[in-house]
Amino acid sequence: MNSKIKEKPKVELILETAGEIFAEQGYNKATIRDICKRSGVNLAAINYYFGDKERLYLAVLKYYRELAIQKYPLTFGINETDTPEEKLSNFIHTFICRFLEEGKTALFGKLLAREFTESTGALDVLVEDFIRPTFIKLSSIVREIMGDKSPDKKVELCAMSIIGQCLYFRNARPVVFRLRHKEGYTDKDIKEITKHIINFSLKGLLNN
Amino acid sequence: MNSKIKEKPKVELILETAGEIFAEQGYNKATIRDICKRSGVNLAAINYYFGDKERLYLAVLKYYRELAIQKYPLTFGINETDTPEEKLSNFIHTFICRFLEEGKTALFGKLLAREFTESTGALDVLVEDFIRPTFIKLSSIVREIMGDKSPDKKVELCAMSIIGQCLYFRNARPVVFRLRHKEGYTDKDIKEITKHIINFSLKGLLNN
DNA sequence: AAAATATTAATACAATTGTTTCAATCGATT
DNA sequence: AATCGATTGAAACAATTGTATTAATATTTT
Repeated sequence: MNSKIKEKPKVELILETAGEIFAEQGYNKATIRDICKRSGVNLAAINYYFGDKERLYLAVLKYYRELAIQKYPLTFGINETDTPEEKLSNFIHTFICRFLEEGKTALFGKLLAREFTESTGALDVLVEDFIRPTFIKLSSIVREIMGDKSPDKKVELCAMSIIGQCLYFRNARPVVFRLRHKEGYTDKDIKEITKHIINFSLKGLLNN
Repeated sequence: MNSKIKEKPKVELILETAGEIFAEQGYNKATIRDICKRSGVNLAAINYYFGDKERLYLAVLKYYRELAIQKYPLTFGINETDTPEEKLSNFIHTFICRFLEEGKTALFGKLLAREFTESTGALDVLVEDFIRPTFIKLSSIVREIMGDKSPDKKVELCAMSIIGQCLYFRNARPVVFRLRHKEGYTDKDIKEITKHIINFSLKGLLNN
């Protein structure tokens, strides 16, 4: 243990590792023993620093949320001067980057995406703090594109169509990779997917 | 135990109950004890009739697959004389009914939908036996609509956009229900969703 | 009816996993 | 350096859960 290199505080170390494992395996499959082993800390550290698994998970969400907000401001890269179509493009682009890219900053998105299909007790809060605001943001863009005459229900369904497409590539990876006979997404894949969803959705929103 | 009423064979009883529980909870969360309790059989019955949990699950898939094929022929309600647009409508309609409706016949679809996001060891077979054929079927319809000049990759992405929309309403129910402040889908909801996805997708497929 | 076979029931076993305990050790403060 | 609180380590506990065992009972066959 050379301490010339300033070591990362243990709490932070655990949070980072735990985040990776929760994102990889999901809340239930992730085991505390796994997290401790990969972090190189003792089993009791979880109890000591966080109390229990659930509070560890909540702390992980909080920790990575901060990282995410830092990198991806709440604006979704949207300028009010953009055209509605540009706004939608930026929204989709940011949304996908938030959970399809590699690296720590995408981890919160991955955790959030998991909650869509394997919810934990944290879902209620996550919906109100993140998912609903995001959904409202998207809906407002959709409304700009579709016009004021479109009924709310239609706007809502369109927003869900867009979210549904994006989440598919994240959450259905086991199937997508088999269908494509290819594991993982390259940066090029992500670009193509993003471009496609933007295109497909912009057309889907057309009134006629 | 009055035997005037002809009792259902025990194997079948277990398969039906197990299917419900696997669909509700997923393979991992579903416990053999739960299945036995709800079936009214002893714990050892699983070992006796099926060997272990995994083989029980495979038997359940096989059992409900038969029911599903009976109700929903492989054609997806598609006539070769239909226009491409009609074919897509029928495909989406059938696809959604297969896992959003209530009742035993939709159970195979629910199990299949689960495999997209929480795969088991059965996924490889399911992909080759069901998911890929379905995907190819959909792709051929999409190609008819988009025309021969569209690159395969584009057709593939469009097919995934359609599947992604459909699966969202199944797999992201926890979030959808919270966003809508309303638990469950009524028949009217399902109709509206279906109609919307058909509309949205037909426009998304337009060339321009 | 007797014997052989199939099925059921209760229980035990083993592995996993979240949690707790408590003594040992480390590190800062005095 | 001594003391005191913070931290760590190893082990144990308790609950869950898939699986196996074995004796009892029911059913079928001879």
